[in-house]
Amino acid sequence: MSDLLDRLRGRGWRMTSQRRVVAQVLDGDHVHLTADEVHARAAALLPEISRATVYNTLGELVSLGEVIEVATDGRARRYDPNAHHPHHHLVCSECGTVRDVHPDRDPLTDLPARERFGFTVAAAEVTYRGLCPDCAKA
Amino acid sequence: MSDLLDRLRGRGWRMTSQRRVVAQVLDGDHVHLTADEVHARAAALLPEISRATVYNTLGELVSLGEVIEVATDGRARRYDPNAHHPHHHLVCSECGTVRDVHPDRDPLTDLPARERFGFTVAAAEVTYRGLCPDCAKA
DNA sequence: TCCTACGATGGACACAGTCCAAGTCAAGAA
DNA sequence: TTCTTGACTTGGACTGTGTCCATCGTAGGA
Ligand SMILES: [Mn+2]
Ligand SMILES: [Mn+2]
Ligand SMILES: [Zn+2]
Ligand SMILES: [Zn+2]
Repeated sequence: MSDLLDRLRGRGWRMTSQRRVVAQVLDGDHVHLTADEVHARAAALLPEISRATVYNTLGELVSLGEVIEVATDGRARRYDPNAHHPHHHLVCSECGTVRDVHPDRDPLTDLPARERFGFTVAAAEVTYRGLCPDCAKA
Repeated sequence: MSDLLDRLRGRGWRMTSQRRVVAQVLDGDHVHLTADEVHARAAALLPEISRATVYNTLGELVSLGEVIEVATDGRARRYDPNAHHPHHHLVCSECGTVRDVHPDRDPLTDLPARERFGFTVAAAEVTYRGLCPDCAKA
């Protein structure tokens, strides 16, 4: 995903080795990592990268819309680089695995005006919960 | 909601003043309080109640299905006593206000089998996000 | 090559939640 | 009514997650 690096350069970002490494970790569209997981993988490539920098970079990527923040449980937020393809999430209640899913309908269209209470509703996130095949066996 | 107290007694709970006060705070169906907010309101009624007891009691109420845990953001979980009426949530992105909403369709029916990846899907939670009337003005 | 503003660093801090050993008390027994 | 006992409560220590800040380093333009 040097696409991402290009877009960041285009936005005037300084290209530091730390930012390159964080972008590299998020590469591949199917990860939903916590900040500490990102830090661990980044540190494998660039040992002295700090937690603060990982948090800073993730925060910047989120506000640029390049990464989505997902709160699937009350624990650590997860960072989702699949930001350019609208989707929802299926979470295993047992092991926490997260999968991208694409429901047939946009749930926004199913919230009638009388249920909006004067809000300007901008988005809807659906979290499906259940047991993944592995956890269902056990 | 002495209904709730009755049900708890029926389940063999010891009726302590702490549990009574937590139940009283959650009374009324339209609150979505954090644990610390519950603790603050409970302490107004019973000054020496501890945080640990509030957390214990909330956890017990959740596992009995009397209260629902809601994670609307990456911050503190909220506790929702409206557990016997299935519903979803509309959250103000600005001030965090939470309202109960009832969409026209159950989002579970819109997740086709090919999008379930072998999971046994048990539930779907929708979080609608937008600006509440007050925050939209400003 | 040099300058400097932007970014990185680590450590302190804040907040949400869990755990535990010790003390207390609700409720059944007598 | 009093006694007994194990369920419950308590405060504080501890963990995990995230933020902040003063200082240092360096990317990238002049
Ligand atoms: Mn995703
Ligand atoms: Mn609710
Ligand atoms: Zn699983
Ligand atoms: Zn608002």
